[in-house]
Amino acid sequence: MRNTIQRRLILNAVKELNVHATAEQVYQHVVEQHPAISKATVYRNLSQMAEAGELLNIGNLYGQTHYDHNCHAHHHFICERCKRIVDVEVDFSAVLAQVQSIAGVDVSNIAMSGICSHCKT
Amino acid sequence: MRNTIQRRLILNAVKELNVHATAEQVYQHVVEQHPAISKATVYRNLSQMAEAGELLNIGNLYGQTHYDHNCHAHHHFICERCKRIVDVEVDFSAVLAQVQSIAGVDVSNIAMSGICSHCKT
DNA sequence: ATTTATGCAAACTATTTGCATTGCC
DNA sequence: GGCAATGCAAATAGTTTGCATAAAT
Repeated sequence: MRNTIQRRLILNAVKELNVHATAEQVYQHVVEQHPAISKATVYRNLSQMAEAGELLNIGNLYGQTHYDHNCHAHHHFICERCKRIVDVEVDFSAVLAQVQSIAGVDVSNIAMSGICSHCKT
Repeated sequence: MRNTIQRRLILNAVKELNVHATAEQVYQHVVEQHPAISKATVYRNLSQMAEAGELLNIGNLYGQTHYDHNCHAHHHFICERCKRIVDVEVDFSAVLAQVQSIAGVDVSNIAMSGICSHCKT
């Protein structure tokens, strides 16, 4: 994995955006500083870096894959109405132990959805 | 919402498939009994029925939207390796109360991911 | 008779891939 | 210099939409 300008800009964009960015958002941000960049490079680098553990792929939500620069274990919530993504820093280990013993699966990520405080009127 | 043959066949396919079917799987199943059906009809009906509460949209996982005929509150797990989807009939209400008080959001669905028992060697 | 749902084809969105070229190491 | 990464364009996958026709109420 070579240390290219593009890779640095992309990683930096995910950090600066700080909103669980999509490839499109990262591209829009990076293209300002480096107009020649191609979307393919953004897609390729985002998945590589997620694979390598430099970024966290938080899954495909409403059609787009989102990335998080915060790699330490935490979970996410997405509002079904406004699509806002919120970090959930709550400890799930007790329930997950139950899930493990009942369903026999090791959970590493949790994506919750529902209605956020702004949207429930 | 009219009671067409197509709609009946589609609802029935989701029940019979019983594997958190995708639009494609439903289409493949229905086209056997009704060769003239179009994919657009499958997509339209699945989303309408999910909207109406006759089916549950369990979200887009690895690029495809999955539907569940089991509408009663339960959660899901998907294996990151084999993409198998498992029902999780564990009560999350205690943690979700915490999530509500800390993050201020009402969770109605939980999609977990990790490694299933078949895949962890 | 009215009006919604269907089938088809084309459009669209997010993402991936092939390939010649560029530029890190 | 060699090989991995880039940019571009074309391809792909999943899904949606416009419109004329068919079928349900």
